[in-house]
Amino acid sequence: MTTQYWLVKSEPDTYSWDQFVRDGRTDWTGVRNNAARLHLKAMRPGDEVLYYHSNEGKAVVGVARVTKAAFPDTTADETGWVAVELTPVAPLAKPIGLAQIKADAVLQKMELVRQSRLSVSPVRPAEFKRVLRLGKA
DNA sequence: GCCAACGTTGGC
DNA sequence: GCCAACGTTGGC
Repeated sequence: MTTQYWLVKSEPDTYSWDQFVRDGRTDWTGVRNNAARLHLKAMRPGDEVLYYHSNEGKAVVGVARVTKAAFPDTTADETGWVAVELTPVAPLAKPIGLAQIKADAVLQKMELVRQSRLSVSPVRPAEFKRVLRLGKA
């Protein structure tokens, strides 16, 4: 299967990219939205994930990889919610801010912009490549 | 099954 | 702090 691309959001006050790097890997738990759950379930090991800081930061700050497909989220009160395992790959040399995304002809179509409240969203290959290119030093 | 009320997220 | 967008809940 070809690599799919995603974006996950986290408030840096809650779980920052730096903490993620220190941990070396993390279980992406706590998703309690059905659309986001469907995206988690569609993730496959090897898929690449943009890591976005919401609220404070409002920028894509790094790239991660899916290292374990969806499994039950044990932090949930009800059954049926899932988590995936993510592992950090590399930070962006230059974080890509939301304002820059909205000003870019390619990136302004991202689900991140279209559905701003969704915490896990798909990313098109062209969008992923453009973020990487703009994020290079 | 509709819709008003309410809660949450997240940008500004 | 405000508000728009969206999801969920519950009365009818």
